[in-house]
Amino acid sequence: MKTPKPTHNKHYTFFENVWDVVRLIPAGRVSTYGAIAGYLGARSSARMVGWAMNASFAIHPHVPAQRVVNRTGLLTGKFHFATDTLMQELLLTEGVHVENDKVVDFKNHFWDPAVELN
DNA sequence: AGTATGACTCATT
DNA sequence: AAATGAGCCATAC
Repeated sequence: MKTPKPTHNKHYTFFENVWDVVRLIPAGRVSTYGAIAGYLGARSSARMVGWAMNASFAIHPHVPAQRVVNRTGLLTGKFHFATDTLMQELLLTEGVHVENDKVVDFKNHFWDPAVELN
């Protein structure tokens, strides 16, 4: 994302909240755009979580964007990584297997912030 | 300034 | 079961 300006702090705060949640996803687990949006009280703003991920490559500390997939476990964001296989490779490194761009046994790897965080 | 386009999801055909 | 429409709202042009 562009450098945020003081007058544009609203969405930037939302992005930061997204990044904070994503950083809490343990290695070996995955979450979804919708679950994160819902946890932040913006249930219908899943697309904005995608935007936050798009912007997350440039920020520090690191955001494990590979751990966010869509609600079916599909790696919809893979083309935004440096290479079209990087997302899958990162997940595999963490023990999450991917076949046909989908997380294998997604249900058992799903990490829901609304459940895991209290 | 207005339209189009998504790293989405859900309800409705 | 698959397709469609709608809500979402920051960016891009």
